[in-house]
Amino acid sequence: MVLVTMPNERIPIGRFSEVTRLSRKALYCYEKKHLLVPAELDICTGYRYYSAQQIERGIWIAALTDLGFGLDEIALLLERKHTDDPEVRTLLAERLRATRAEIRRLEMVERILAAEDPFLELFSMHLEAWKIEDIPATRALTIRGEGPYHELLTSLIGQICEEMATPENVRQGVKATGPIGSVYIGEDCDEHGGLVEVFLPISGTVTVRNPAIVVKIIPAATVVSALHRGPYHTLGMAHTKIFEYLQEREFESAGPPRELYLNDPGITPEEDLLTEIQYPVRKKG
Amino acid sequence: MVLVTMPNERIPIGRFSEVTRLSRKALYCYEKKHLLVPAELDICTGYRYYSAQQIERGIWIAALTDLGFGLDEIALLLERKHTDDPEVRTLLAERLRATRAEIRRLEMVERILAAEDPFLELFSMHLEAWKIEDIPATRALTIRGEGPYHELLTSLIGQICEEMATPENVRQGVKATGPIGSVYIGEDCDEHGGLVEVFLPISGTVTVRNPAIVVKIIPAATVVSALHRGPYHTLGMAHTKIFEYLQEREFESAGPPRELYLNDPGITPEEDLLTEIQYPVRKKG
DNA sequence: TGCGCAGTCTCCCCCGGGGAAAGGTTCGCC
DNA sequence: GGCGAACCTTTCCCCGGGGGAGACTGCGCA
Repeated sequence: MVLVTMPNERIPIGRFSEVTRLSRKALYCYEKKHLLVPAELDICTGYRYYSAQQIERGIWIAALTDLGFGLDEIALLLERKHTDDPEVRTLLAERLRATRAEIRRLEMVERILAAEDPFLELFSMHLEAWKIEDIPATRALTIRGEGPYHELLTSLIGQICEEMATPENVRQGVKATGPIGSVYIGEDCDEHGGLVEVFLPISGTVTVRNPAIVVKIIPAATVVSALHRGPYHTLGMAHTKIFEYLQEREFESAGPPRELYLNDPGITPEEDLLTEIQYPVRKKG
Repeated sequence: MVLVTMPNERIPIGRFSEVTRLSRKALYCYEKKHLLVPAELDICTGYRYYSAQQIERGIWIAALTDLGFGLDEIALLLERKHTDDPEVRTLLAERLRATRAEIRRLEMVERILAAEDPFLELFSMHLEAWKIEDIPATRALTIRGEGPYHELLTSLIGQICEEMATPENVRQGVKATGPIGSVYIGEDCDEHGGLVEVFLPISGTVTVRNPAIVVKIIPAATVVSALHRGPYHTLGMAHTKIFEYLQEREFESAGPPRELYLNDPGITPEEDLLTEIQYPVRKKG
């Protein structure tokens, strides 16, 4: 089919936008980034006109953005899409990977939203998510004791807080630089009791009166940390869960576990108490 | 467990960020929007300090943004999350719907990316996506004819283009305002031939020499439109596909189908030719 | 008391556009 | 030739932050 030249080579932006399904805003944006520059710019009115050949490029851009590529990636893909370039293949593979990861994430989101009490599900789910953290070395007041956890912790923490409140320390401006925590040192800690060290990170020149209290550097460590919410007597379950996680993964324990007590049990309802649980680890192999 | 007051109520932003898994940037942002304002702002250094109670709020925000809620929605949810508010339920339901839609979309994306030739899949998929459009009434040169499509269209289009090129029309500044198209008027159009009207939307005062050519207003219509790419002789398949789509959906045909020839077959390789296919429709019932 | 490092501050530009305002153009129609 | 509607232009602010620059602060240590 041979035609006399087609008379419609000046497509205004609105029409071009309809055909390619790209919004005007997107078109202005692509022009600024030199991804799709109108064939003609009427210099006196400022109107843009696209050519019929640009429609195909526009459709490619729309299709590739729908796949989730960034604009600079699209520029590269359009340039080399038929050259079997290794860079192109990498880009495709990476996008596929990212898409699958996102689908998996959204399926979890769907499960939570479809649950009977989404808020309940949500909060516990989010707390269970553990993270690897590097904890720097810290100077801290420490005190040890052995016995049933509940009374023991109450006593040790009380002694540390008293020490902080002595006139000398208040005058020196000694300050806590983190929450009170404890380390379960004993080999045979079970859920009822064992050997425990309570610590409170501090700054400043501290004077220690109580002979049981020692200023120490808590060594740096790489830990797997998780947050727990609820009464302290439910912490045992959380520990068990995390410990199981560790077994399945590529980590091995590198020291006794710690707990950080993030809020004050004196003023916080029991079920809202937050505790950070930390397991020092190193990678297997 | 009763404690002397815990000494760690001034949590700096970095530590707060680690515990809540919210980035600093996010925290600055939430502060600006009054979603999570630090408990204390040291007026002389500008340092922010969060309180232990704010950790829980932070974790809620992190969890809800992961679900895909916007910050203003989160503000509302946090305020009323335990009141069994109808607005809250609506928000949850809408989020679930949107999440499922997104999963479905991403599954299509995955299918395309996992295909042997993603680019091939992609382009055809994107072209098949049809859209409903309102086409306004247009003034156009039109010419009718009957016979086998291939030669017929060539001839009719040729005549229209010639008419555009007459000295009178060039002098008057008559311009095409859209691409050449055709309407398949005949009841018994099959893929080989039938009664066809070719049209070219124009602007300006036109003088018609050729008696076969008539200036007409093509009436406005609501159409289902799809784009086709490839040689003109493959258009038949595309028509069949669209027609089947229409049958399945809530539309009924409201007039003869049209085609718009978006690029010039004289200068475009056959396999790159783009044709917009339009089926006038109205909703059933 | 000063040094050095880590933590923090504000400011500005980036992503990929969406929405709205205020003003100039084009077109068909009278 | 004039008018209104539809179209086009630029500019600014919004989303929900990420990344980085350049300057200040806090803290432990000597």
